[in-house]
Amino acid sequence: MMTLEQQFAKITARRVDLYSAEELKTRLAKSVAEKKPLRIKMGADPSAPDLHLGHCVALNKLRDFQDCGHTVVFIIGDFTGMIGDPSGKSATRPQLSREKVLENAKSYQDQMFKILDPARTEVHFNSEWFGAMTFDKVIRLSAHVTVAQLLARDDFSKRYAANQPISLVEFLYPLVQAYDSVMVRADVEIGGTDQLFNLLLGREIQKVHGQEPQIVMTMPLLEGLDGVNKMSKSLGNYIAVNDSPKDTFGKTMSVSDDLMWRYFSLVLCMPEEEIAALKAAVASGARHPRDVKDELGRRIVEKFHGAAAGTEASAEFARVFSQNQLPAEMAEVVVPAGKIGILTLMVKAGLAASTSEARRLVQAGAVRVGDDKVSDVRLEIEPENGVVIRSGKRGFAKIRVG
RNA sequence: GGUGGGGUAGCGAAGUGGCCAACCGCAUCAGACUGUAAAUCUGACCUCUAUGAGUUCGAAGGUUCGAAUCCUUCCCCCACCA
Repeated sequence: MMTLEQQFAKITARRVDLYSAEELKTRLAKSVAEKKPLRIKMGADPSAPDLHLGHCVALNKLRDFQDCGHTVVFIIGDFTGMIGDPSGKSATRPQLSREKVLENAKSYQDQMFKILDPARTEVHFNSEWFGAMTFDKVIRLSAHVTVAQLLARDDFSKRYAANQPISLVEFLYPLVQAYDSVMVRADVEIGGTDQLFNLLLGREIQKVHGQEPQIVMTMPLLEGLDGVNKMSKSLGNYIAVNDSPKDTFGKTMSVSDDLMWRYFSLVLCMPEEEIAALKAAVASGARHPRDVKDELGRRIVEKFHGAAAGTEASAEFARVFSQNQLPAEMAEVVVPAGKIGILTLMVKAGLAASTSEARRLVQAGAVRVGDDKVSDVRLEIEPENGVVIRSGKRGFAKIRVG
């Protein structure tokens, strides 16, 4: 059994904001005294079914709470998902059908239980309460928030100042999220730093409903593979939980040296002292950054795919990229016997999206048949069984004649 | 409802009758260098039966030898005023 101090330390590690430390201590003490786990809320939007490492930052935190005996209350925003959230730019998100939302939610749960303990997780759909909510209640709820309050939110004020559109729906979203907290009687809510406003509004709305306000904790936003923007699906700079071990490892290796420490901390939850020690080892030359990153990649793969997969992905990577050999497995493409143009062949093999692209790749010197570099776009070959077409560093296809 | 501004390739943004498949930036892809690092440099970046052809600049019509550029109608977006 952990002491209160230990719990507090574990629970607040890596966090950015915390409102407030005192409240959290008090409530933890109460929880211990009454032997009643705290309810830790987090919400998610089911519009995209893929979780990525960015989501794992908060999920890891939830897991910390579970390890201390608390209950995670996970809210799937199916109701809001069906309305279509226009957040961010003016592009309104497509509305999702009921079926699609459920399907996404299902896949979501499969992925999140790679980190969370299902025995200590409650899952709710917010359509449970919003589906039946009448409009007079909605209006009454909105009465608790002023436009000035909403405009205080960073991204709203920026967009307003820049004459960029803000949909009324977006204004309503924080309120919706806040009301979720009321409905599940959240003790703590976790989110990314960009969620701070919404989380804090939850406190206000809970007070209005006579509840003790939730404690709010935000987690850092993990930078994506580009090293600049936060990891997100729309920017394509992400490592998905469901990526293959090979991809997960490869993408990890493309993270910059400077950024990899964040991944150690936020994805693997490595304690700060250990990270500091690793950094020191790299700085002194005792360890090569590449090897440290290899370890990072291996451990991330292990987290989602098991120990064997990590070692294997690392070995495969070394084989293909360090030693420039062929991968152990590659896509097979069946082509009819006889002569075929190289461009056509590449498109058929999925190595290029169009013949124009295939042409460019050939002209750039990126294409090989077997070991021979192809430089003539009009080359016709008569492929042999098992010959490998390579396009760039990552494109491989094995040909089968048939 | 009124006034003004606007819709150009993944994004941002030039271009306002021929030199426009459309400057430039970002993103992306490839090559060099490497640790698939990062950074940097170079090239490419609508499609095709490919030194040519075909489709693009919100949509549809029209004027013209010729339109992303001019005209008409329509659709959509934004701000301000009410």
